[in-house]
Amino acid sequence: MCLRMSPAKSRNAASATVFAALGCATRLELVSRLSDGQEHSITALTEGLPVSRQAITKHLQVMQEAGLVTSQRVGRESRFTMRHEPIEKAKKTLARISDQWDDAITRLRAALGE
Amino acid sequence: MCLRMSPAKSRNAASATVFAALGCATRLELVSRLSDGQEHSITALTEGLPVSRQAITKHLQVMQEAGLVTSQRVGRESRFTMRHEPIEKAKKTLARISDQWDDAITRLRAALGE
DNA sequence: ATTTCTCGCAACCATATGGTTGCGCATTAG
DNA sequence: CTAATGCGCAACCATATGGTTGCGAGAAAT
Repeated sequence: MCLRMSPAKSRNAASATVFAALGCATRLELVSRLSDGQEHSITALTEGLPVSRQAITKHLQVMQEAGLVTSQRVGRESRFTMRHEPIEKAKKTLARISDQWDDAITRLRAALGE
Repeated sequence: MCLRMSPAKSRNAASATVFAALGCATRLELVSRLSDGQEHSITALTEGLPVSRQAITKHLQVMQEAGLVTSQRVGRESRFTMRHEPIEKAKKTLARISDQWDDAITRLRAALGE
C-alpha cells in the first residue's frame, strides 16, 4: 500500500486495508466460500483453486491482518471463519462516497438549471 | 493481483480490480476529492499530498484502468472526473457478500435453536 | 519572445506481492 | 507402531507497486 500519508489519508488507512484485502480475485473467492458462516480448514479452502496450499495460506494471512477472518487451531487443522464487521465498514465507506457524489451532482444539476 | 484464475475467480476479477484501486489510502483520498463531481487537474489533486505529481499520475492511471475515473485533456491540463458506476458495482458486490453471510448466520442460529 | 506552468516519458530504485518448492513437526487414521 | 494428513517455516523467484528524479514538449501568461 502507500507509504507517506497525510493526516487525511491516515483516516482512510483502515478502509484501504480492507479494500486491498478484497482487491484480488482469489481472495474474493475465499470470501465467497467463507460467507457461509462456517469454519473452513486451509486445505478445504484450497480445494478447486489453481494455486498451492501455501499461496492460500498467504492470502488468508493478508485477510486476517485486514480483520476479514479469524483463525483457530483445532487439532492438526487451522480453521478460518469470516468476520462481518469489516465488510459492513467497507459498505459504509462506499456509501459515504456514493452519497457525497450524489449530493454534488444534484447540486450541480440545480446550478445548471438556473 | 492474482495470476492463475479458476472460472469462479474470473467472475470476480472486475470487482477485484475496483477494490484494488480503492485499496490504498492515497487513492481513497483522491476519490474523496473527486467525489465533488467536478473536474480536477493533476497538479490540483497533488496539492497537499506528501507525494510527487508523478506518483499521483500513476495512481490516477490505476484508477482509470479500474474505471473509477475518466480524463480529458484541456489545454495544458489533464482533467479527471469520477465515474459512479464502478462504485455502485462494488457496493452491490459487498451487499451480496453481506446478504449471503446474514442468511447463513440466520440459518445457523435456527439450526442451533432446534 | 520569453518565461512559466502542466504534463508525459523514461530510467531507476526499494520493497511488496503472489507464487513456487522442499522439509519437518504434530495430529489423526489404520 | 506406522502411515497419511494438515500445517508452518524458510528459501527462493519473477513481477508489480509506489516512489523518486531529470528532462523535454506544448500551452498560457507576461
